Amino acid sequence: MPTSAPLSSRRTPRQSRSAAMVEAILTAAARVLVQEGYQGASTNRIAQAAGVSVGSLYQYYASKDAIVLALFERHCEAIGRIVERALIAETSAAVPDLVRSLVRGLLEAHRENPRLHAVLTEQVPLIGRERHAQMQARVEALVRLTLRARADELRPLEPELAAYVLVNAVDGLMHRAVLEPPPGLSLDDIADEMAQLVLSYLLPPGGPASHPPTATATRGRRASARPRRAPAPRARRA
Amino acid sequence: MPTSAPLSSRRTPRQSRSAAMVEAILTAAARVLVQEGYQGASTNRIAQAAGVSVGSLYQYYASKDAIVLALFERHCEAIGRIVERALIAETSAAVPDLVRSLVRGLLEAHRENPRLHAVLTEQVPLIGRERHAQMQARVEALVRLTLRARADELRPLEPELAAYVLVNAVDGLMHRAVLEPPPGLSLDDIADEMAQLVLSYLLPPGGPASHPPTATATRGRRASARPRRAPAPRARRA
Amino acid sequence: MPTSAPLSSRRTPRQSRSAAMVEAILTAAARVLVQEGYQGASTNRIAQAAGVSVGSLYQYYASKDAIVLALFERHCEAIGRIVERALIAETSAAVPDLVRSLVRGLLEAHRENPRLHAVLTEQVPLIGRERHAQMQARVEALVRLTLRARADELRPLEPELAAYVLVNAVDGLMHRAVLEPPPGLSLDDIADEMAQLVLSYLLPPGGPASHPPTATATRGRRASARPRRAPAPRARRA
Amino acid sequence: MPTSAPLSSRRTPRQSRSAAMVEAILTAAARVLVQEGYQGASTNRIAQAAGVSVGSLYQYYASKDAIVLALFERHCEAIGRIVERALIAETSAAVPDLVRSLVRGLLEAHRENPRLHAVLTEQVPLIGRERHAQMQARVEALVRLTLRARADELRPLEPELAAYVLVNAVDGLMHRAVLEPPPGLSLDDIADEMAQLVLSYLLPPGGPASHPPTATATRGRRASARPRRAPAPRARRA
DNA sequence: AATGAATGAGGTTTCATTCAT
DNA sequence: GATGAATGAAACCTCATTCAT
Repeated sequence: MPTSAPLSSRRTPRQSRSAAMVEAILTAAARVLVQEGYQGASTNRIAQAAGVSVGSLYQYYASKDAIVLALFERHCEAIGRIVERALIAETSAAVPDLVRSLVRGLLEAHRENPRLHAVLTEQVPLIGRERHAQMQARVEALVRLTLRARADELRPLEPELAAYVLVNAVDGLMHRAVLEPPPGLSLDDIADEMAQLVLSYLLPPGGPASHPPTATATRGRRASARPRRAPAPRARRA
Repeated sequence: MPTSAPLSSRRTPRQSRSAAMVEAILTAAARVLVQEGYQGASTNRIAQAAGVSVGSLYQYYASKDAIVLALFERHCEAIGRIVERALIAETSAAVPDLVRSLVRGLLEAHRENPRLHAVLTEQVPLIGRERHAQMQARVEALVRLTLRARADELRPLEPELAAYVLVNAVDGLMHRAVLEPPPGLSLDDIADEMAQLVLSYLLPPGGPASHPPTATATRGRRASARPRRAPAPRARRA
Repeated sequence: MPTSAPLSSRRTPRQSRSAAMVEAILTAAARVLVQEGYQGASTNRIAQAAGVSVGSLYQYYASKDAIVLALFERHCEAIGRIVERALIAETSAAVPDLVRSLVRGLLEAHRENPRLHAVLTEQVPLIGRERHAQMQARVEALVRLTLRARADELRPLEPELAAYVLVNAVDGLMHRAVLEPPPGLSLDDIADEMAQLVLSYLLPPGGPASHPPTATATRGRRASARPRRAPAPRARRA
Repeated sequence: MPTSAPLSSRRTPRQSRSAAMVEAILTAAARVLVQEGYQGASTNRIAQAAGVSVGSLYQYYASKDAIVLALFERHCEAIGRIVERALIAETSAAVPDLVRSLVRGLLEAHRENPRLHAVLTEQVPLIGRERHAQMQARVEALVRLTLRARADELRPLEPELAAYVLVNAVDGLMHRAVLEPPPGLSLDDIADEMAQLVLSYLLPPGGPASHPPTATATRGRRASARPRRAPAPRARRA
């Protein structure tokens, strides 16, 4: 680990060949990171996995961390798009639908390659922290805005605190769920329960009944009618 | 990184000198890990910080990761103790107090040395995953038991799902909170809000009023009575 | 060539084994430098030539340049000793003898391993420049002192200028002579002629007869009586 | 440093475009060598500085060292021209004037770009040694011829030895003077003193008075009347 | 002819681990 | 038991050179 090195990519891919190379490098890097972890992912191994020479790799990325950061950036962008779509585009939806839509979107985003995501967020803290914090801040800001905009549909709360708690609780739960999927539970169930957690927290106590998931949002065995916040008083196991 | 190596400690300390050595090594390792991160923490540096030769270090721990794992083990035990104390010892407390007590206990446990904790959980996932999952499972089991035992005080819910969601949401939020403490918010505020999140989820909607924190559980400026789940309708910030 | 690195040696050899190692490394480094030049002398090659692992090499020297510098230091010290001995110890000698003694001493110092010396002074300019300049300055100062002390035996001159010119002229000539020994000329002849060059410059034109070399200072075939500043008018080669 | 490579230039520039390219490459190489040293001067950097692609560079020069050698060649030619002009063209001048003219010419030649010159002679010894020796030989031959031709104006001496000593003493002193200009001394002073050194050595002891520098050549504090090879008319030794 | 992306051997340095003392 | 010098695999990165375009 000789020295520190710049983190920006070196050559902006303008030609199709370059673009293909960048793509190959990032794809291979993702694969190697998933298989070997951050430490095991050497630049030589990544280059080899990409079918490329180390030299070429270094023509596009100035250091190992620059590659990891590029992957991380992609991930942040994906997450950002999902959150924005859910919170901005669906402005008109009812709060419960909005929350469910958001949680499911995040779940999809994390489900794609959870191991990579884990390596990126866990093993590269010093590099990606700042970028990650920035993304977190953006998401939190959007959630805060939404909490304020929909204040009349919610119980009284402090937007800053609530946004912080919600975003991080969901994020933490999400990561664990996709990384070490719990034995007897499906991810979709967990997503719904997360939505439930959020809604219990947000909605006024006796308030507007938490709508059941709308038909279009419903799928899987979830739909099969486990009553939530249950009218049926005897829904309990054992 | 010459070869792979076993992870168990080699010599169980029976004599006081050995025990002191083990202690010195672990303490030094914690210090070095916090200061230098996982990669920067070389065995030589740890040995030096412990005032011990590398050779001696290797008589007690078979590899670098064995040391890290031992630290991790300590952390797991500490967390376990806290959870057990809160959930078992306070069997008779009201649910809201129990939850608050648990959340605060966890916060204390994580607050002590968050940077070490972060290094342990983030940078050593491949090593500690299993152990961590095991601890999680135990905590979840305890929470599940409690949910069942107190079912009559709670809204209807599925104990497996609820325990999973709660444990992981709280854990994720906790980690983030101690590691990157949010600018305008105090950790105690966050702990209270976490408790609120959990209670909103657990308690029946219109149900038994969420008691304010009892006097003994109250401390710090938190106690100054920001009413939660507020009767006062204008508790909101600008 | 990853990065810059410290130049000081790391472990002062206190034990005999360490001392032997340092010696082995320096000796090997000298050999490799001579054979391969500065660029070709890789740390791995040096270590191999020393019969030592790279790791060991780096326990004693923090970088490649630290090794080169250590060799350079040795050379400077050797030269310094010679000059001091000639200029200080022989204070009482007649100027011509003093000059001859000095020139011959320097010749011996450079003759030992001229190729190494060349690599050290020529190929490592950025590293050794300062140290070399410092040594040069010391030698010049001594020469200057001597010029002043013996002013009555010399022609009128400016000590600064004269010391500078003499030291550097002799140094340059010396280097070339040992590095690319001229085809038909012996080093001893050249040394004598260098002394002659210096003396012609220093002594008053008609002044005190330039003594022939004293018996003790005379050796080799030089002594065999090629008359200098020759009365014999036909002393010329073909 | 993949492989060894030939040193000769590949394409003799016959067309003006080629000539311009060669010129651009050499100029850029000189600039880069001066700024970055031999090691830092990569072919890619040189090509870039020349506004040319690496590929083109390699069409004209077969290797990095071929470029350096070409620059070296230019330097040798420049020096050669100066020496020839001074020694051949000024055949009729008096010896002291001739010597001064030569020394000053060499000084000019070296003064122009001493840093480049230093890099060329110091850092590339393995490559340029032979060529340099060849140039030295030519200069020495010219000096030898002159010594013989002017034997009647000089003290008795051996032309081979004298030429060798003079050429190398002056060369060594010259290099040092332009590279690390001495603090309190001007280059012109040094040049004059070098001439003095040479003349003291060459001229017969009591012989024809060494003319003081002509008025036009005089400047600086030198002029302030240090008596040169002084008033004493009977200046002979032995 | 010109280009510059691609190559990959090789350089310097680190550090987990061993073992002679 | 303790020590710490020695080890050497392997990491990151550079750059002289080639060759498809």
